[in-house]
Amino acid sequence: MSTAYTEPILDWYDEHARDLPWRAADSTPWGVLVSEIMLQQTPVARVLPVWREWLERWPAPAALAAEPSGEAVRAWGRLGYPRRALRLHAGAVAIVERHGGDVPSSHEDLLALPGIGAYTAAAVASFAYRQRHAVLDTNVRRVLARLCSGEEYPPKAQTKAEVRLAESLLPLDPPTAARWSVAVMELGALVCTARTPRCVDCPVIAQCAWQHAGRPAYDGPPRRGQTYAGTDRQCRGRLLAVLRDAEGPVEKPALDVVWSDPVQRERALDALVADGLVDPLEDGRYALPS
DNA sequence: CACCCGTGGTA
DNA sequence: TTACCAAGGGT
Repeated sequence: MSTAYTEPILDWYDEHARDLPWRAADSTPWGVLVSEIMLQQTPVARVLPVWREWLERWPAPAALAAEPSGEAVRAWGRLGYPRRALRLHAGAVAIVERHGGDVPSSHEDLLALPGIGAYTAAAVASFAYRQRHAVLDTNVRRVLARLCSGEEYPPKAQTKAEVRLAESLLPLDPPTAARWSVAVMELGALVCTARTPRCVDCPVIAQCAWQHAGRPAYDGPPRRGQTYAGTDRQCRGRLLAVLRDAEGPVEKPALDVVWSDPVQRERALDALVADGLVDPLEDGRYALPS
């Protein structure tokens, strides 16, 4: 479908798109997949250096699959949500086993890989293989909420109506649809931002429902504010950082010193072991998984 | 479906 | 400074 939004946004993208390495002509589907996983809940600026190291070291899924999963966790560094590293490693193994080492191109096969949900499957199919899928991430949801629904923010949980709306806006030609999808995301990332949108630079300000409504403030339920200090997440992060920064296995006391509350510390350590992020050795020491 | 899962930059 | 936010996914 072609709408009044299509051309202005496509043209805007041609002129203002960031020069990101996973969008380069020599990028591969594997590079796109790695970028999408790393970018989940993580800003571009923090992803860039890690992505470069990762692709240099493991230029194809088979290279990563041949290494212990702990190496993926170590290379993940401080990107956060390290289970993503584990799943990316498991994904590489699955790609080798099920797809001969090539990142699959169908949405269904992508969705079956660990750590890949509806968004990431659509993103990889679109950006790596130029297919036509509704790519609905936080940026796109916000842009469509403002542009089409006249609201500052989308609902907390994604609705079917949002999916239908996104699908209805997709250009019919697959390569154009793929370009449209990145373009809307980019618009959300650079112009139609969450906090201080730069509406003066917006290519579709004339068509924006939120603008026409006088930019009413968000009136729904309060948007979550997650405290971090003192949580199990912070504790897990401290514990895993010890293992990441160590050459090999570490003694228990080396973990004990980074968190004072023993109950919480043990709970977090057990959870890390259960998640497969930490390997408790027979001799009582702890290591990244092999 | 609500909650859990890291980390650091910014207003 | 505190609070929000950043290309979500799994359970």
